[in-house]
Amino acid sequence: MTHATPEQIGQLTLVFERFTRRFKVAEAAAAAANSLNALDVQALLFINDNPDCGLGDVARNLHVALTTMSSTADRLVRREMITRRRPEENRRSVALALTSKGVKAVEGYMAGYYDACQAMLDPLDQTDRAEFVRLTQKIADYEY
Amino acid sequence: MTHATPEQIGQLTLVFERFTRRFKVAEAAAAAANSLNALDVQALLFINDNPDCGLGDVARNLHVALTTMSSTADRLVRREMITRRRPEENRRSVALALTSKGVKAVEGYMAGYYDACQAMLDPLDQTDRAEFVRLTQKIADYEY
DNA sequence: GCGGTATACTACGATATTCGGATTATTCAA
DNA sequence: TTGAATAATCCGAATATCGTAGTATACCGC
Repeated sequence: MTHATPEQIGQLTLVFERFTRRFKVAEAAAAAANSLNALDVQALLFINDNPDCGLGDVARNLHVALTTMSSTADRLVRREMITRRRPEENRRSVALALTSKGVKAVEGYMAGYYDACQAMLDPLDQTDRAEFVRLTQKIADYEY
Repeated sequence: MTHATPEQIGQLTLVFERFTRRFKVAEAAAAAANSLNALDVQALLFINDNPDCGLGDVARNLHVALTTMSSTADRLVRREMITRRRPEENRRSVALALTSKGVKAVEGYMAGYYDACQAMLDPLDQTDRAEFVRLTQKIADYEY
């Protein structure tokens, strides 16, 4: 199949640059509410998606040094948002998991996303909403 | 007009959480290429959208302390990506603008966004692409 | 026009974060 | 069993963020 026209892509780029900015605000608000920094939030989200992952997994995925992630984990453990477990099957590694407090933080974070998405759908009529959701699903499905 | 259904919003939330993660990677890559941190990049983008804005404008928009933005501006000036001008009409303030080097950095950053957007449009057929772009435009138009 | 207040930013010091290099502990493989 | 590879931690240096205090300029009521 042929690519989209440069004009289409350009238009989308401008719009999405705005969209992501809006999402960043939601992110910053949720982070501030828990007095977490941006990296901590990203780590929480990753651990939520990948329970019992190791520090290296998170560090590679978020493109930060392993030592940085170790510090981040220290912080999150201190704030009782995650647990560090030494699994019997590989005692070098750690298995990170969210505590109930961590789950709550992630929920608050997703709630901000939810609000931002609601605001996006508001200006559309019923037909366009269904269409927009359908298209985003189609894109998302394709990528995984 | 009535709101979208919770199910619609929920679906969109999940998808956009993925989308923004993809955009964050593009952002991080561009930032690393110029050895800038996340805040510096955000500031550059804001100044690009709002030429001759003041430090306070940027700080409020990005939700950081004014002093932090002052430091960021120091960095960006030192790297010759922006200029700090004292406008005659209000000599307390500063007017920030991108240098050609700053423009280039923003372009590199937007190029990452462009690629991400192209990847989003790829899985759609011609009709759906036009429709998707139309809907995102509609949402964006509504908000400003 | 004048004094007081508000605005816009900068200087500086305290605290926190990120990272690289060295180190420890565990697993794997020859 | 020894050596190499893996996973994480400890420590120190460089940097970033922020709050408080300070400086300069603009505005406003009189």
